[in-house]
Amino acid sequence: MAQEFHALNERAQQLLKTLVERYIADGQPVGSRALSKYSGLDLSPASIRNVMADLEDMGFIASPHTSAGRIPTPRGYRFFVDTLLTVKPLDRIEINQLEGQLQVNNTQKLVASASHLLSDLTRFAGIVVTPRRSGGFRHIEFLRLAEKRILLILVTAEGDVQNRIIQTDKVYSPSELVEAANILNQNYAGCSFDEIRRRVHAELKKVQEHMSQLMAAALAAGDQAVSESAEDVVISGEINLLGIDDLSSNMTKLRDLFNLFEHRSTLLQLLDHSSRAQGVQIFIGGEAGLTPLDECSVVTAPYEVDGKIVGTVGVIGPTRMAYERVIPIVDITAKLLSSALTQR
Amino acid sequence: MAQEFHALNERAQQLLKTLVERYIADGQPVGSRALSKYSGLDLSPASIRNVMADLEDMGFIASPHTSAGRIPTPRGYRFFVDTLLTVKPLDRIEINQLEGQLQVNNTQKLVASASHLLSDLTRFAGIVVTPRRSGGFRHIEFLRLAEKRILLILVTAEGDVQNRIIQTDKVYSPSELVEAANILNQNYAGCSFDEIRRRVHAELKKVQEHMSQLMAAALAAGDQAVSESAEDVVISGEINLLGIDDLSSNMTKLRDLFNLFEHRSTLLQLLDHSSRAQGVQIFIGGEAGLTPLDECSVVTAPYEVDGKIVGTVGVIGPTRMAYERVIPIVDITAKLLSSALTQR
DNA sequence: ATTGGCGCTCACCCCCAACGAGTGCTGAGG
DNA sequence: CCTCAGCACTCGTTGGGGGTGAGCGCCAAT
Repeated sequence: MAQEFHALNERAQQLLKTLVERYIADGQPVGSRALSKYSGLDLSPASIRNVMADLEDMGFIASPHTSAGRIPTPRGYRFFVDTLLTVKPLDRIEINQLEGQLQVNNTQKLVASASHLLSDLTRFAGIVVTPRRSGGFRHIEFLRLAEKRILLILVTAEGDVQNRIIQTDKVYSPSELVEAANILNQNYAGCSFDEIRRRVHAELKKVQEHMSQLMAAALAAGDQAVSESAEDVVISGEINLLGIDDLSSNMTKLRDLFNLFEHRSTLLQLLDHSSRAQGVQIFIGGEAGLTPLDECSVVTAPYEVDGKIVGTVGVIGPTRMAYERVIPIVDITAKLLSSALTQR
Repeated sequence: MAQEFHALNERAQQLLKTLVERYIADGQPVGSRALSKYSGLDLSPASIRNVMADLEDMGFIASPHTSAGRIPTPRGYRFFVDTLLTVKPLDRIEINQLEGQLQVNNTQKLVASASHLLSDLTRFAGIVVTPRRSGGFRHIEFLRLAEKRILLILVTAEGDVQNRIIQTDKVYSPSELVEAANILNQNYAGCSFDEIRRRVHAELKKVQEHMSQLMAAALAAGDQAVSESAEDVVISGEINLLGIDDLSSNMTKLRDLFNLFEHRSTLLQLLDHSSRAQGVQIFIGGEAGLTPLDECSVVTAPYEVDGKIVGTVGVIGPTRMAYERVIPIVDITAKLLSSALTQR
């Protein structure tokens, strides 16, 4: 008893492992009899009960009430995923299939399809944080829609397109618009809008008054357009979570969870954690500090462009999820997304 | 008894009206006592029971079980909204507030904010069918991202922007791209892609082989891009429906409902009905033929650009909803959206 | 035609007893 | 010292049974 105060001996680990596995499979508290049958250890229930009592003392498992089996605590899950879990990576064929599912038309579609991929494969909710933008632009264009309505088209350094309608005070001719766009494209492509603003102010004092007015409007619209869509979270397959009985028992909890999905910013904070580290990360239960996630786990992995982490993909599901399946899926999706984005 | 075989006399109508109103307010079956108190008719419960029996025979109301009050049947709701309901339009101040909520940056944002508006105001799910596009384009542009990766930017006749990455076999120089775009912009702006394809084929036999290859790719990408996003449904506030006890009692029904939301095409069919008629339309319960909508009603209204109907806005909520509130909201939203879109 | 009265039907609630799964403990045996 | 069969105990779950109350249909009286 004294020797297993800190560490878990072989047997305890094995029992904890099968307990978690069985609980994940059935959703029912696991009793000593069941463990005796499935652990492969050839121990009687009575002996197992002793070990279970120890595991309970150490906070790895708990019983929902006096006479039920045990279920893993968050700490039990944590130990399970950290040291007991063995994931088998997907094989090449599966990966190739997945790769085909990604729509590479443009960044928005790519991100959306990655999110769908995650939710379809795991049957939970898929989340993708859209790639961070550098803030510069590659190309800019003005198009006259009506006398005082100008469509601003902006291609970011990453190659995706923003657009926005600008209302002007003055009527600009098409050639003025072309000229303005040319000035910006030729001199300032690649710069951030802040920088442009400063330099335009300094260098182009001579530029016609009305032009600089247009430019100011364009720059304002420009960095609003960029910052607005700076980092967003795309969620899909929330519906899958409705079917999970662990979650939908508490109707109020379910509502809280869905509310969380609407407050993207809160979610973003959590996901940003993930983008500070390499590889798959797992948040179990309320570990993230978000109470609505009480019965949930979040499995995330960062993805990169040209070796730099620019966003995060992940899955939100019940804590009682098949981690050995979800983890490689998240991992692969992050890698596929990285390579799809790096190609541009 | 014989005289009220077809039509409902004054009294029956009044009773049906208050019954529906009370049921909408409370969600409880309404008994004869309650009606006697609230109908304003000064009749005893016993008399009212007679009328209720008639209403039940005619299929306007039903009792969930022997000894409960009555609740409206779909037919009862139908009669209620068609002839008994009095809606009070929103006043000017409210309308102006709403108008401020619409984001007129670009079409996507506009549609999204309209959908949010609907769900926020009604506390149900808001839906908007994105405006039909005419199929032509206003402006086209090629931008070189990498040697064989070209970004196609396409401004539709309606002034919104599509984009898509094209993989080419050959390497095109920037000037070739500009030339190709010029040809298309100057000669074919406003035409459908089908038409362009035909005319390019006929008129530009002489055009350099490699150029027509690029063009073919562009045209293919173009009408795919247009048709792909041809008509889509934007839904928001589905979460609100989780709180509705009428719906969330049956977990499976709720799931079916949310599945319906994912199958946009099915929903689209229903909503297309609406865009054949002027003004607010109401689908009660399964009237639309969609079983998942059993306990739901859909309130829709078409919106227009330059006098032509191009899409539909609406609300999905429980059949037991406050129609007199929802109807004007949907109506106004359609009108606001129409005017916001017509300005461009 | 209206209405008070009466008997009737159910859904709902609460209580209780039976059941069963699983535990903790103990004492015997390797 | 570990293992394990046996046993008493706990407690959630299930199902039955009586009481309650809301509301109805019918009928006879007004």
